[in-house]
Amino acid sequence: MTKLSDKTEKFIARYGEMASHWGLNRTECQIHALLFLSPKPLDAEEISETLSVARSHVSNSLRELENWGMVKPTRVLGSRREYYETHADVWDMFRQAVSEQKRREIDPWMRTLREAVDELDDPYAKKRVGDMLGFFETFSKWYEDVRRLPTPLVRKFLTLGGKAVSLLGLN
Amino acid sequence: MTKLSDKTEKFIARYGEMASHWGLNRTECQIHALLFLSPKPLDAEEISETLSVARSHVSNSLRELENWGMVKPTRVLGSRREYYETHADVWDMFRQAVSEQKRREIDPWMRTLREAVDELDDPYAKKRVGDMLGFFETFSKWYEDVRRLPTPLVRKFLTLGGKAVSLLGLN
DNA sequence: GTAAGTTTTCACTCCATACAGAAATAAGAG
DNA sequence: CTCTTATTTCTGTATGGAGTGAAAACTTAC
Repeated sequence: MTKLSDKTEKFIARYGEMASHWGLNRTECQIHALLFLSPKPLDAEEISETLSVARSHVSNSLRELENWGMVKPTRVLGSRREYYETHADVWDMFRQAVSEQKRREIDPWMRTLREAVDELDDPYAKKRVGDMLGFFETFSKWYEDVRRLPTPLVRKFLTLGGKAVSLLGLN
Repeated sequence: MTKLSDKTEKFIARYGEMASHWGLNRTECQIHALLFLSPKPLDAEEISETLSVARSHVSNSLRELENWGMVKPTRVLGSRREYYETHADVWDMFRQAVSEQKRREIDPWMRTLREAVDELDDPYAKKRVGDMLGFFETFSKWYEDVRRLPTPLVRKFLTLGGKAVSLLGLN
């Protein structure tokens, strides 16, 4: 068990608070933070001791993080334990997070919107929901396009920022 | 008190579930949904009755929604009650939501990241946090640029999607 | 000033869900 | 097959926060 420094502990705590609005709970996020800061993969036992969280809870949390694609299990030679690590590249990490978020939240919500547009009787309500659906559809298409691009290109594109708009002569 | 249709009720309920990951609670989101679907502004009393939620809770929720800029109070002639309505344009609505979300979640998180980069002793951890900060900074700059554009332009820009990248000759 | 209408505050209840710890199950070594 | 080690399931507890309803505090009309 590695004793964490005060600064590290504080960071992990805040990471847990912050990220717990993304669908994962506090402990899950803290585990992710710990792995994110660790230069080498850690096993469940180590995580449990370092964060003072029940061993079983760590197992469940790791499983959930795996479902989200936020951690990767790796086998280490000569040990039968599973070791876990996070993405080496933060951009890949966030791309994964966003993609899961979309799959779990946005896509079902868009289905609900489509259903509502079909079902609602009141014409004003129908129009309003239709407007919202339109917004999501535009955004969703944009995202699907960007999603296909390799990371360095996304990076360049985002760095351009508003300049892209003037370069394209949209205004 | 207006009795809601089954379809409308279902939609409002789902809206509450979905949106409650955005920092507002279920009831607050349901109130927003109700106002969003209503062709005319509603007062707290009506909302309370229609959604079967305690009058006081509605008041508090409306206040919170106001803090978020998600509802606007309007005075109606000959009545001293306050009436509430949502944005007429969904794009404006989401721009407001995103802007609040950034102010309340992203900005503080970026401050934490900067602090951590300064404070952390372990060089690997420092590098990792720095990477994450870099990601947020790129994104934040992009957002600030886009934020300044008028809605129709943002719309055009997003609609272009991946084509923008090839048009700009980035690849 | 008082009275009527409206919002805010506060103390309390209740529910969801995070988390602990024990027990059960599975997997690998010999 | 059996012993050891690792993970999963299950049951109970506890904590945070949503929601209630009454009481207090404003606000405007008269």
